[in-house]
Amino acid sequence: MSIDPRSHTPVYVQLADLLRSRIESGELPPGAPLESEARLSQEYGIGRDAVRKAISVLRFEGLVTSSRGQPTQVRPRPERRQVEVPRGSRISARMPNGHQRRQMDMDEGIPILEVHSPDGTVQAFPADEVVLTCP
Amino acid sequence: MSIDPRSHTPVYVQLADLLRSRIESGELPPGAPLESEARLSQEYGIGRDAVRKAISVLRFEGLVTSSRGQPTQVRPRPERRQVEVPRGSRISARMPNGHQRRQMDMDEGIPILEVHSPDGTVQAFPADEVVLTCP
DNA sequence: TAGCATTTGTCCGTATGTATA
DNA sequence: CTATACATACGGACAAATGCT
Repeated sequence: MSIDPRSHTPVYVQLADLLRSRIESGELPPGAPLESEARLSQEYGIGRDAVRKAISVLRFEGLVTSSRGQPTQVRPRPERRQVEVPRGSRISARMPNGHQRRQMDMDEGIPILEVHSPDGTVQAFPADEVVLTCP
Repeated sequence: MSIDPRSHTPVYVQLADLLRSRIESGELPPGAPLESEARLSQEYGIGRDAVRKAISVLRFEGLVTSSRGQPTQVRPRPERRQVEVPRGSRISARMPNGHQRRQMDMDEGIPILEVHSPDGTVQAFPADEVVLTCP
């Protein structure tokens, strides 16, 4: 498996596809560290910019997390608890903005599930923590 | 409203916050073009990289769309149609991966709403096009 | 405790490609 | 054809957080 710099599909997309398939196949299980950016850059003969962009793509898909001083790792998936919504609820999803995301201490790439109850109350859940059930 | 390069909050976050507030306040309505990257770079005395990163943040929040040759614009919000889900459905949300997103021709920053019906069928909707209703 | 190496984050500069008007 | 605008890709430099010695 390699990367073709002359392809019409951008280098960073090729690398993102490559890493994603490794994650989804289970070769890189949840919690496993990715190779460092410098290592990937060297290994595939591409710039660090392309590597960072590829990893950024995966972050915004919710597949990996990265923070300073630590290797980027495959995102552990939390257990999803079931939440029963009232009859007549309206349910929507959207991405949180920066403020909301930092306030709720959420990773990038995780949507918010919003439940509007008939009584007017609104509840918001990080989408990776819940499954809504319709009674 | 200005940007402080010596602040501990990154320049691109400051610019993203600034532009986001202009969008959410309605000063930049849906469909309106943002200033060009070069213009923003010059106007706030920051690098083009920081400008691009700020705009990328807003793209992944679903607030703007950008494509080659055209100014980045505030994302027009489509009408949300109501979809009634069967009783006993389980509802979850997640970000699409690159393949799915391109196949469904979705913008970046738009989650997918998944409805698992009791009969085993699964339906997926771009989250900005629908509101689910629980009967 | 202090120091060091590693890793990711931020920022800038330059160049080239590609779509649009 | 030209000018504008965004996309991709490379390079370098320094900052900040982490873990280990």
